[in-house]
Amino acid sequence: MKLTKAQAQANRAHVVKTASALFRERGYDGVGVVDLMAAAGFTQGGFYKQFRSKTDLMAESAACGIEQTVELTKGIDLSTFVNSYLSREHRDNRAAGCTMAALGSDAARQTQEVKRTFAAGIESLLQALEKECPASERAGNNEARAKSIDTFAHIVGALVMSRACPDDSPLADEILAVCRDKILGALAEQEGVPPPAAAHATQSDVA
Amino acid sequence: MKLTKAQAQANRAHVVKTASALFRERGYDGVGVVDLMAAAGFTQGGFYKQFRSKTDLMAESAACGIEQTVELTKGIDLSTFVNSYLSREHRDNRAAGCTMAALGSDAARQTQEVKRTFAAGIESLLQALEKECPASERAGNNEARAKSIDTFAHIVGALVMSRACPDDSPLADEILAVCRDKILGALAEQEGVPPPAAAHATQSDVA
DNA sequence: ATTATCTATAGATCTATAGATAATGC
DNA sequence: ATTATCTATAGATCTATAGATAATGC
Repeated sequence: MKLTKAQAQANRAHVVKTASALFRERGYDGVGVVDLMAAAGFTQGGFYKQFRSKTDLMAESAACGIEQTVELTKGIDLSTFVNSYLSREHRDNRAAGCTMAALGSDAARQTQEVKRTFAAGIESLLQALEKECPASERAGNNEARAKSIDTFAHIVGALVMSRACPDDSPLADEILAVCRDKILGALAEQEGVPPPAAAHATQSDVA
Repeated sequence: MKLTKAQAQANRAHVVKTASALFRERGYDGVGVVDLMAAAGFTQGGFYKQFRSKTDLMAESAACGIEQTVELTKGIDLSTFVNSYLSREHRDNRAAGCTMAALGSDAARQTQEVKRTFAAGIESLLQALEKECPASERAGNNEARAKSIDTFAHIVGALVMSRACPDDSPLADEILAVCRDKILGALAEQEGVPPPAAAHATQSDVA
């Protein structure tokens, strides 16, 4: 039952990708090795030939998940990114969404190795975001980096809080709408453009 | 081995409080009923006479934990609250810190009952924060509420991200310092007071 | 011969229940 | 008699390992 080396490598990558989505949806402790391998189309036995431990996979899958978000930010401006990040679609689809929002609280309790992966992911994301900051802020004084850190923390917190509320809760939608308006308003103001019409988005504006 | 009703009620409350701290430190899945009862000074058998299930305790302990944060906000102004929330002390002491930052990502995966408790806790916290907003913003148009939501989401995200970084990581301190400066700067500006001297706090400023 | 994956299982959890014990409170 | 807590345990997990199977690749 041996496969080609290329196929084995592809299978391993498929397990990492599957794990990345499952962990985001159910948390690190909410996904067992048996579940995980079954979801990827394998049995549990092969797992420990592919990975040293479940913790090792957690680190690898976090890197894979964050990289997905990094790709999404490339080439779109900060306002567009914030707008889609703070959408109901994103909130209601953890498996395909931002790893930091889905597993941030969990990361704090993981091994240093996993945390190093998160830190590396954050750095990678910041570099992508900095490039989308207005040119005026990229003039040597690190303002673009500071603004990227600040904005990302802001949207992560808003998404985490919105997800902590019950499904169909008005508060969950209010959190998204308020933070989206505040952040986009501040961005527009900084760039000298008048802020968007709605000072307070209603719920229906969020979708 | 029966105790007085008053003692039994106090014991139950002690279990909730112990659980609230342990869950914040290790996550919901990181604390077993045996561990938990031992930490509170009991054996596991009594647990199911006090609580219907572990999930029930999760909801109760979340309410208890958030109420601790609500108490902390009362009577101090928003800047002071933000400053202590984004401190290293808070970051490095999850067990005694904010429940939303410690268990926010976990909450998204819990039952509706647990999420309702989180939503109620957020509402309670918002009411406390609104009272600390400048008077000019409490004039009927809900600006104080919007600002409270926005600021709280912002600091939660900053703390979650800082904690996801390795211990003693420069990035962990940078995230706290940058967000603290940005938020305090914006607050000071809104209130017409000149922002604090340091445009960029160095690491040593955070502690 | 090597190796990617499979089946089977050991050993350590974890939630929840059953029944015993001993002190309260009617 | 009631009940707050204890000891003991059932049954269902979950991580990790051992050894079998079957196809690659020297």
